[in-house]
Amino acid sequence: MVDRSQRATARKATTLKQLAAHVGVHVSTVSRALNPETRNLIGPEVAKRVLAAANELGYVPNSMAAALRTGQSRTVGILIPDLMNPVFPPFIRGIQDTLDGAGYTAIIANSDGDKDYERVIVQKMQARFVAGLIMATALYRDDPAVGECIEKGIPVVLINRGVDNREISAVVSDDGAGIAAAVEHLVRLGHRRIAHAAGPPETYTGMMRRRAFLNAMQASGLPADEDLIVFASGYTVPAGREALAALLERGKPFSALIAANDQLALGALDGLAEAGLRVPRDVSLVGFNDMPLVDRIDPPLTTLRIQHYEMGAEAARILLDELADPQRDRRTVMLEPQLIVRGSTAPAT
Amino acid sequence: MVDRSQRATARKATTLKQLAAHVGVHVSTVSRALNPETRNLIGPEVAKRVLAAANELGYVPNSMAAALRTGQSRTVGILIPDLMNPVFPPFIRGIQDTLDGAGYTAIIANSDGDKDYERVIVQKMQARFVAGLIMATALYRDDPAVGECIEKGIPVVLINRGVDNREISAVVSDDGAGIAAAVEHLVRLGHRRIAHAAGPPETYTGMMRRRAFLNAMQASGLPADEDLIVFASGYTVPAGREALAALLERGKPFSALIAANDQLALGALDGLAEAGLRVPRDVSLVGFNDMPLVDRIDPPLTTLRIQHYEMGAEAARILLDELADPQRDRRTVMLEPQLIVRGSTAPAT
DNA sequence: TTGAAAGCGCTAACAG
DNA sequence: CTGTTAGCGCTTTCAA
Repeated sequence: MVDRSQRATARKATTLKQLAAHVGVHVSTVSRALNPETRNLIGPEVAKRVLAAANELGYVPNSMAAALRTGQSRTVGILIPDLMNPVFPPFIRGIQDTLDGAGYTAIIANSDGDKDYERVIVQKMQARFVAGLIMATALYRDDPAVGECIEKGIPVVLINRGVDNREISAVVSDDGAGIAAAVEHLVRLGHRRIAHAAGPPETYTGMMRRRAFLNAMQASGLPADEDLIVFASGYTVPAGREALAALLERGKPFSALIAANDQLALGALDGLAEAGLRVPRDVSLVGFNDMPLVDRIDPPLTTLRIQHYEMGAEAARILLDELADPQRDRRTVMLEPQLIVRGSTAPAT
Repeated sequence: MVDRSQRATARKATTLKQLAAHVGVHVSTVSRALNPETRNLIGPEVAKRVLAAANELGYVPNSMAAALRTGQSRTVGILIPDLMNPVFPPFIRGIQDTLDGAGYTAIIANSDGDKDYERVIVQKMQARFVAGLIMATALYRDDPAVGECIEKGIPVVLINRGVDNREISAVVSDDGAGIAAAVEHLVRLGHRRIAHAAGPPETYTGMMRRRAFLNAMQASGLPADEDLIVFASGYTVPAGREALAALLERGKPFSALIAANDQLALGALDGLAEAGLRVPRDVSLVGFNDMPLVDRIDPPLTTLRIQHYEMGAEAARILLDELADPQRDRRTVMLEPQLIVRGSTAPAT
């Protein structure tokens, strides 16, 4: 008889009920024995027998059932624009590693930068009972998906993007400090006409870094000439090349260029080469992000290293805190980027 | 009254029951009306009213409840060694995009190459009712986690790793064809003493590519000298450098090196530079994977491009097929890599 | 300390 | 065509 029931359960997962039958107690007893928080309500011998049986039968609790019952899924959603962009995997690892420690699981979704699809994703996540959301969609500044979450009372933490109101926590890199370090580095090398390839104006990082650039120039006593700022149409290599072409077309001379991210810097590198300008001899170039392998390209890219992994971990920590105490104050944490000086910057001639 | 109930449900998600009350029909009617497959059982006017109400109240089905009821979660697990390795994101995108189309969601977990942890992950996945698993852990050839899945009847598709028995489907790159193309390319350039930096012997790709190398050398009528094969201790840049050092120490001359992946090639590049050897002047170098930016390093790396995204998509398709029909025959699909000739290979001197 | 019973939200027989 | 009913696996009151 025991044999039969055991064989019958070989294919499907063992349930609490089966466990209870095996041990000869009621399901609720088993439930309590298995939960460390309620185990003290149970007789020690019984508890021991239950644990042993659970181990023997390879019992794995059905988390969907538990979630349905308690309304808590121990799942959090991660929203990113594109997993293939090397910036995001470290974020995700940082999040996952932190979440794992707290018994949470992450569900990752790509929005491809599509606002509408982002909303669909948020709905799907909601259907999966996500306890909270981490949005690394460093994209559009006004975002209906975020509003929807606030409305529905789903805790959200933003990465690499702040938000106008204070209803939401965020983890961002200190663009002001980063860009300032880059400008200072260039100024020290003797550059005075510094250009900026900014990210798209509708993106958070685009605007932040552009403003940081303006501030830093001013602080260095240099002319913050709007003519030396071009907006890229996206955060891609082709967009960088196009931006550079537009910049050159204006005919304003410059000896250094700070790009809003590494991909734009790469595109600018291509554009400069096409125009017959050498980096760093004719133009010094600074990127942002320190993507893998930019230290090995020709020339090695001077760039700002963001603490991607740490930002992800911090975002997860904040979310976990807010999950534990929803009344907790929202926080915005800023992590400072580090200027990595390599071969793409040189003294002005 | 309506106002109040609406407000009351503003925070929590709308349920079927509420929807039913709103429309004035029974829950099961609503359920049927919402499910396209059973909608035809419902009066068209009623169906329309239900759909309208669902839309109005922003109804999102609770997938946990549905999963609990049906035993089908529409979730599949993806197991990878490390998300930060740029090889994996394209796999994942390919999988996700394909799965999305079929209404499935993916849960991604990193194993960090730890066999034991891999088993834990599989258990957690099982607890989340995953319908199937895609394992891209291109690692150890014998793998208890895989056995566990077979035993439990969870469909599994392997990526970048075959398995000895035919109980499991797999999507792999055609290492034989890829390495053969590389060898042929080098031979055509006049190389005769070609070395190979193999992956760790306990990895599937390590062994496959090594064997492919031996075969290709033989087919080209070249000496397949075991002394010209070194095993790396991992698939990392430092491991590549160490492997190269070990190779040089043997004192056997070689004019070309095929690395089992790009990271090893990068490490070898470093090692060669340290030894005062120039690529490609003194040694030609071929990688495997065509990682982002290896086309922009110095020298641009000749390598084998794997159809990562397509492999992921194919794996998902196979899994979907097997989910629909568990009796379906297992398949192993091979996708051919493409040799991308760049600056790291040159005629033998 | 343990058992009984209810119910989370949904689906799927079975009736009508 | 629609309603009734039961139950997926689990947690959690309420009793005993």
